[in-house]
Amino acid sequence: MTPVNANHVFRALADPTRRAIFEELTRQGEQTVHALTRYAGVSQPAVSKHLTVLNRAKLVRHRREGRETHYRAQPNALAPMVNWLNLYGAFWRERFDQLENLLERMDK
Amino acid sequence: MTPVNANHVFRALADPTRRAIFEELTRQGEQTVHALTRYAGVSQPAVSKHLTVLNRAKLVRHRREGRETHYRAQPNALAPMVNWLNLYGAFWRERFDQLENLLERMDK
DNA sequence: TATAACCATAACCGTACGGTTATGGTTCGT
DNA sequence: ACGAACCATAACCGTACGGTTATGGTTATA
Repeated sequence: MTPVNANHVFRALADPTRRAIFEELTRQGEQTVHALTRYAGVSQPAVSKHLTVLNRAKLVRHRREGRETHYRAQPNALAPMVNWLNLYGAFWRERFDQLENLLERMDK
Repeated sequence: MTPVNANHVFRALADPTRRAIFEELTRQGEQTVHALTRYAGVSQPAVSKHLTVLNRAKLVRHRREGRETHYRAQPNALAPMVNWLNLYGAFWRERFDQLENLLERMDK
């Protein structure tokens, strides 16, 4: 059975813009809404609403500092999705994939 | 950058009914539309449409046999999602999770 | 052969979603 | 102190989505 919380995570990451924001936060670290707006290519209110959705899924945390709000990714909130994948078919496959990736990296 | 194909997978699994169908197919194996309809708790056309979406994402395959269509899960289609998780934050964490699960199972 | 079962598609409906502009509240810079 | 910058919320809009009933085509059954 899918955990209740997993629903928010799946829904939040279904939108490509939200995934892009999350990816950007993961790669570049903490970002202000303004910086994310320039990156996302949509309006600032749109970004704010996306961040609200990501926040509901606990995928981001925010820290207010003066007039700007800094957001950072919270990767451990992906756990429900990972657990779901472990249950439904991707358990061993992803282990092999990781091993492949790891070996490929160590090769270079 | 997220692969083009990943979009379909994320969108398809965003809906809880579709996840439930996929879970059912993974657990119980091949199922007819009729059986899935009884399980899903929605109308038969709704199930057919869900199966179409899952099919677009390559998450299921179908085999027609007489008047009934048998669907089965295609777990390797989860790969784009798994790869995305590997890239964005869940790489090491899931390794630990798997190890935990594995150890827990071996314990019993 | 007539009828029922199985499934997909069409047509339709309400609502949720992603986007926009407008606005207001804080906070920084001048 | 005043104007600008930053952000969130409100109000609104078009469309995509998940659901339904209706229907038709194919296949099994009586």
